[in-house]
Amino acid sequence: MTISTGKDPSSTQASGVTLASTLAQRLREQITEGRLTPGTKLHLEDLKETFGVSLSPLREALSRLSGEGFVVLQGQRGYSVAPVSEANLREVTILRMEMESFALRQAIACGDRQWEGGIVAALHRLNSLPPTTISKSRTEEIDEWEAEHRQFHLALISACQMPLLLQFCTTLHDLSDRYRRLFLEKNPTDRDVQEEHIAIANATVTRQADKAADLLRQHIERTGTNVLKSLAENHSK
Amino acid sequence: MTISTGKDPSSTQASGVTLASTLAQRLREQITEGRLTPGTKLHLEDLKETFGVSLSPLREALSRLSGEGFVVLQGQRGYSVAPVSEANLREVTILRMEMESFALRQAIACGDRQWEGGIVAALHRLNSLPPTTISKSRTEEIDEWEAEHRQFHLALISACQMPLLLQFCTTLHDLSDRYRRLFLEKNPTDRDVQEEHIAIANATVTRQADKAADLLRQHIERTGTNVLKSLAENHSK
DNA sequence: TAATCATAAAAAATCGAATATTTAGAAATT
DNA sequence: AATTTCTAAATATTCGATTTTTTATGATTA
Repeated sequence: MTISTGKDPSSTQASGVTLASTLAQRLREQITEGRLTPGTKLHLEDLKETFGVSLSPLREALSRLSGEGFVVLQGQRGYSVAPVSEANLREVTILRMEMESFALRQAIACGDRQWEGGIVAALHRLNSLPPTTISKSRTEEIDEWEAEHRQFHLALISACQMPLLLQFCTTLHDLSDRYRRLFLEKNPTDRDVQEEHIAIANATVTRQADKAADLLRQHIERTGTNVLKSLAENHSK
Repeated sequence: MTISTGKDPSSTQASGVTLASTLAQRLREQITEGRLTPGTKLHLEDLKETFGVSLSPLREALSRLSGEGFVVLQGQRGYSVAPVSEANLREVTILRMEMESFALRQAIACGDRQWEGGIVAALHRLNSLPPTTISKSRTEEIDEWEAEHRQFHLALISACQMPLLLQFCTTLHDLSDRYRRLFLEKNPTDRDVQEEHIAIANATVTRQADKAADLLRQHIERTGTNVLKSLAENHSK
């Protein structure tokens, strides 16, 4: 017999959140963080145990990640972590340059004062992160920076009023992050990224569309080139 | 007891094809063809019966379509056919203009002779479709034209060497098709689309990147505007 | 009468088991 | 020895049933 009609608030999931959606998020993180090696086969039986869930939500989660490009589904041969390649990194970088700069132009055309505020706030949070906190682990530190960084880039284009475009850009950004974290772990700040972010934000809130779009393109391209170098080295080692 | 170790070749699915993938295709067709009304709630129990399958493959199929934008998933409230709106059509049109023309430029830069041949062949197949066949139903006729049309547009950009971009463009094209079929059923050839296709193909195979990209943009924009008109009328009726 | 709460019905999400497919290895054949 | 064929183990896919959540309905109270 089961009594509990009274729900346990602490274990109750927030509205709209399902096991599958939580799983998708967790798996996406594991992949972008590089904890799941590119190309690895994802054995459902293992994942089932690891995450303590059944097949249904697991498949649903993987199914979504497949659409986002983080995992690859092959016919009757299961799922595997999306492989990495120079060509793919090149494509992701170029597409980010094109689409994010386009989104930025749209945002500059449509954005209101609240949007401007969001950019300034996100920039502040990003650049005021404690340089090196002793209490936190290296991974936690990176995670925090990554989260703020993502937020900043999203804030820039959030006013473009194009949901599909935002979704595309977000996915591309996540894919890009993965490469950066996989191949640029040692030197995350080899150039003055802070200054670049400031310049982009300035040009944006002052509505200098051409300048802002150009700075953003360069920003994305530089990161791409850097990662590409590391990837090539890594590959030829 | 079950004897059949010997598999029935006629009922055996081709390699890599699963029930889920077949279902996704069927559902996508039903949605783009307008047989499933936009915004309709998709009751899993009903779909289960309609397609004669169980929940697992059904969910997996819907999950994929959700990533492609054909269905919408809301938390614990199930799936529904993606709604249509003026704003969404506008976005799809603009994104197609941007991304397809960009892809075309890349293809023109990378494409070889085989690619050129593919374009010419696709154009021929598209324009040599029997104008009005008596043996076929109206729907079959449209389906055939749509298929060739899709093939032609894909052939144009197929040499861009960017899988992700191709995927985006394909999805956007499908979404666009849906609007056209939903709101432009009466007059599918109100302008000289044939000529437009010929002009685009010519500029492309002669490697006139600027001209080709521009013609393609106009082509997409015209369609968008036409559908938008019908949609607005339909909405205010 | 309107609003709130409890209850029942419907539907979605998840689970555990059954089925079908692929893969790897051994035996048989060329 | 190499190739093919068969067999068994592993794995992906699918199913039917269970659990959880939402939605609709009616009763209760202010």
